[in-house]
Amino acid sequence: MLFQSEIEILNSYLKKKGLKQGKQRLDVVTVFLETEKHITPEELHDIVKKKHPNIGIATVYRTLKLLSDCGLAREVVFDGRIARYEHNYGHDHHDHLVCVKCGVIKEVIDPEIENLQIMLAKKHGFKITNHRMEIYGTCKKCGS
Amino acid sequence: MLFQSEIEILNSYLKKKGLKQGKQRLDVVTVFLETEKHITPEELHDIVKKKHPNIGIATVYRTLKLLSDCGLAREVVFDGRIARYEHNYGHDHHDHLVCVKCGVIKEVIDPEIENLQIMLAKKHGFKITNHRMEIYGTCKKCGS
DNA sequence: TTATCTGCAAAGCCTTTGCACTTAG
DNA sequence: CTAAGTGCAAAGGCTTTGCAGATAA
Repeated sequence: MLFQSEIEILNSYLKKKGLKQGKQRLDVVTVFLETEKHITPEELHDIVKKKHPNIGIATVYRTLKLLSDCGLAREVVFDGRIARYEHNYGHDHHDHLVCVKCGVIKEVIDPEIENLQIMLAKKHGFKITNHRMEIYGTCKKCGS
Repeated sequence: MLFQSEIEILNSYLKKKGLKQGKQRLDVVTVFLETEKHITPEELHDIVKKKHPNIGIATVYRTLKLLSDCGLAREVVFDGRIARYEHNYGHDHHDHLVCVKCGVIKEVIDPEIENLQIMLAKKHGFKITNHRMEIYGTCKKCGS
């Protein structure tokens, strides 16, 4: 079965919290894990509706919340105010390169920048817990 | 008069667009420029209300929009979904160090990181238009 | 059986908009 | 005088919540 380990993580989280495994919830989780990253709750809802026409968007929101709580999803808010989620189990920390024309999002990582961020924080007496970095511009295809 | 140059920028923008200078709007602008950075529309509204008990929050939103359009304010959305604004005329580009305990926000800049961001984008075929970087952690006062 | 899960609709937040009145130019 | 500004309340998006019926353990 696909996503064996992710499902196990979810299940052990559910057990720990005394929660149950609903059928719809599992479908939302599966679609979420199958799908390209950075999806909005509404987009996810639309996809799941193809299999479960009756599924409510509330279930999608509740499931995404659950996935965030157990560490399988991460909320990323790009410019604007709509939340997008990416599944991050098995993915290392990364930052985002966002094309402002076509909307493509590339995940990138630069160890040197990461290191400098730590130094910068330290210089100001901060102890880092996490950070976010997004670079906006035009991708190669969209030119300047 | 304080904020002479900012007011001039605003006025020339208004003239260019054929807009007028309302009294309330000017008060919102003045308070905004006087105030510590990273204020929410609601906080700004509360302060302005002390002088103009009748001012509507709609005017505050409209004024902030106007300030953003003419480049005097910048919207920054930290974790969560409430917009905060900072006035940025005469301020160089900077990033943010946010204390997750006491909420203090420090503006920082690291030329080396800036440079690496450009290189990183270039490596992926992106031409940068802008970027945002926020580092979350605990400040010196709040310890670890 | 019993607490959780779900869909639905209602409620909540923050933000924007329509309207009638006021005011700047 | 005329178009823009303002306050108010209503409307709009996105997200959360309350509730009653369905379902997992």
